[in-house]
Amino acid sequence: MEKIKPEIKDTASVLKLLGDNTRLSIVSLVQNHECCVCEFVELLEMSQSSVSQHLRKLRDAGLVKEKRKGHWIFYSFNREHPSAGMVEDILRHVPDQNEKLQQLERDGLRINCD
Amino acid sequence: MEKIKPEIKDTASVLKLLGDNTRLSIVSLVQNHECCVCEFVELLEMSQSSVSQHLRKLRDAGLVKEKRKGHWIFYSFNREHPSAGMVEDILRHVPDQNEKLQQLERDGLRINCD
DNA sequence: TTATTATATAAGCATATGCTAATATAAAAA
DNA sequence: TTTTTATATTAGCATATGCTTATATAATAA
Repeated sequence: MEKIKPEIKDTASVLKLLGDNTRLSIVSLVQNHECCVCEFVELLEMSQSSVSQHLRKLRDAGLVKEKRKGHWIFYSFNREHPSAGMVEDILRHVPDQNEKLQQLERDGLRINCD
Repeated sequence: MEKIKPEIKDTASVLKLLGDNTRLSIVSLVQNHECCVCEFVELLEMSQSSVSQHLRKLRDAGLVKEKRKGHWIFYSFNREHPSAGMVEDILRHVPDQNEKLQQLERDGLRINCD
């Protein structure tokens, strides 16, 4: 639990963002892995534009961070967000989204540019 | 944690419902108290119609139960809902909404028809 | 019965949302 | 430089959302 609880309206805003299947999936994925946009496009079977627009909302709210590496922009969960603890609590109730990610890995389709 | 985690899209639906300040406040209130519609109207300073429409959404989703007592219909949290555990986890991150309820109590405005 | 009270429902409307299609930008490769 | 690749942004549109106003329903009181 955070030392200071965010105001209820701020919490409602976070829940609203998570109340979309695509965004909840994205947040679930980035909780454990850095992912780039093209991976979300693969995993979620959505258009690049649509994924980018969802990512922008998450970034604007501060729930995810981005980091450029060459061509790719990697997104990760922002554990500094005032509601990060709540989001983690929520994600414990969400089925593991890593299976498809591991499939990508097996297929050699994961991006890795360290 | 529930034995079986709901599908991610069902979880997203619940979060979407909670992603509204009015509904999140209602769920926070009914977690600990049975409340009737007129109490929500007082506490949330919203129209009866609007409150009723939010309550209907919560009831349709099974998150709250209703029970008629004479004139009044009392709403309470449905702890049998597949996502009840998650909702309780979320509410731990929400500031206590009972203060205003206690004010109503002091003012003798709470409904009690047992 | 009629009137009152608490609540629900329906219609209408302004705004928000999420998608697609098209275009822009930024980094790397040729 | 030009081209390619990954991503972002914009515009347009159909649908969803949440409110208000008006009306309906259900239980009780007169």
